[in-house]
Amino acid sequence: MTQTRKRARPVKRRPPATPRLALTRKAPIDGALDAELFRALSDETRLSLVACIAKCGRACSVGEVALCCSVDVSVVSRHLALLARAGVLSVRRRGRVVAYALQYDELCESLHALAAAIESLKPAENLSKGACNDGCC
Amino acid sequence: MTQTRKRARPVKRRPPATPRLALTRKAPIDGALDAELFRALSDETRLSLVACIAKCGRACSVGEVALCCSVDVSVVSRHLALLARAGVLSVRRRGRVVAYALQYDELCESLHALAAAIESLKPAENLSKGACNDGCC
DNA sequence: ACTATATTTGCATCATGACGCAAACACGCA
DNA sequence: TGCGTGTTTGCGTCATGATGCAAATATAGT
Repeated sequence: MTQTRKRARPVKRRPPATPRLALTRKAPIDGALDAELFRALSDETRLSLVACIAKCGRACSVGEVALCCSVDVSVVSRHLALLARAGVLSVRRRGRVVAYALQYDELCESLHALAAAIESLKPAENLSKGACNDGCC
Repeated sequence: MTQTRKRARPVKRRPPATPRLALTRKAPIDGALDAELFRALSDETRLSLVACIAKCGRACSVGEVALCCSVDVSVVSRHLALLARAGVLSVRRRGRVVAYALQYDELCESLHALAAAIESLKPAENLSKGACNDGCC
């Protein structure tokens, strides 16, 4: 199954000359940029809920979390469900109480993967700030 | 200026009993959750522009980037300006051409800082999935 | 089965954002 | 100075999302 002949070379290919050409180039960053995740984290109210649950270090019920902010409990319910769909929180029902907890490991992994994907694309210093913009380099 | 007496103890304090109490607790995650950054990355069109510029590995002009997607160049101009305001891209004017480049280092640093902030809040395994939800623990 | 509590859902409202088009603007060059 | 190209801005339109309230639903306990 694994390649037995030579082994994939870990060399960094020359970057595409233009952004248009970059479109066709596959890179780890393609899978690491998750719009749904970022959208879930793009609202201040949701971020405050995430911070509360994160700092609490345990699963929190909808009602509990609703005490952390000024919006209606129905709004909190919707926010938490959205965060769970995006993978930020896990959800578990215990009786009539629904408890949401931070997905510590999964989140950290996603963030590290994205950082690594970005790092792998970082060019030599002389190119990073763009010596030219006409595709000559 | 720096504390000369004892040195801040690096011990992990017991987490707040309820999310409501967590509100008053300061933690690195408070500064690491940047809604503006996440909002900038929450749009699919913008993400495709970011990926193009990232893979290209150099500063790209507005016109160049506009060739990467199907939206109007004016829309691309707005997207890139927004990404620059959020710290995702750097912007530099060269004559009448405006070139945007990925902020590789700054982005990676933000992502790592957030991951570290999350990691620092991760509780012992038995607590993470919530043994109770009434503030008893 | 009835009741109380926890959560979700339907609906209306208001704000924000993505988009295209056209006009305005900026700047290098003749 | 006038022209051409690259970029931004003004404006209207359409879609999406955040919010609150009330009603519906779920479930534990009596």
